[in-house]
Amino acid sequence: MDKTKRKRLEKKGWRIGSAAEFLDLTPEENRYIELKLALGEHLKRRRRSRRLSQEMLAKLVSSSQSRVAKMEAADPSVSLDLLVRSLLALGSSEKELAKVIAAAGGARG
Amino acid sequence: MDKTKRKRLEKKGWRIGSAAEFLDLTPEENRYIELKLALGEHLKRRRRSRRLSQEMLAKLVSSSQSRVAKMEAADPSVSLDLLVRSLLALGSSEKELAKVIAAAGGARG
DNA sequence: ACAGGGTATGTCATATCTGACATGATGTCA
DNA sequence: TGACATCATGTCAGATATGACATACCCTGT
Repeated sequence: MDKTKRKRLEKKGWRIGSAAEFLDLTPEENRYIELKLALGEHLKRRRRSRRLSQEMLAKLVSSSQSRVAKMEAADPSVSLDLLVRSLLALGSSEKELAKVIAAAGGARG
Repeated sequence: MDKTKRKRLEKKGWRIGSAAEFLDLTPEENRYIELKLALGEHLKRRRRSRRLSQEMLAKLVSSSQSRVAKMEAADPSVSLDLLVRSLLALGSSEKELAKVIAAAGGARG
């Protein structure tokens, strides 16, 4: 995992799973987080390719600008559900989602 | 869709996959539900191929038998997060998840 | 018929997520 | 410089998901 990402994760209360041990994630927890990061980044790419501001996208998915920002940053407080729903609302196909997810795994060892 | 209405219909016996056309689902909502359904079914397949009972899987993912049953039925009360994390815990690769998701889209008309 | 393993379904207290809001940071243009 | 747009981040009340539990419904074997 690269430094920027790690910094970002450390800064916030990553407390996925049982304990509050953010620096020693189990492989599954790590993969889950990487998945969210990949989807968040893809959401950002897709939004930009559509020339939408976070606020416009927020309106499109009945959310708020701040939550869109959190989605794109894969904030611990956002769910896969919200991420996936937003991507679908933005016009992503299942095939496209699949690609992003497969790539998230491929980037890992 | 109106969530209150959804709850009401669920109480009356609506089950995912059986009468989706009675609910005014937007295309995105429908695709989201199909996605959950596909993942739930895959979870069941994977669990069975491992010869695990719902109770054993529940222990494996720190959940309960009843919730595993709901996952496999794609109950509205289970999230994509839980589904995906359970699949990862069961040993599914990102590639495998991608395949399931892509198939969910392909099955859609 | 009974017992026991596996699964479905309803409920509930608590944990987590959500949209909304406030506020700050950054960039751009005049 | 100031006005404005865009994005980041913190907070919080209300909404939703969660594990646990009870219970009922299959099976299969005895």
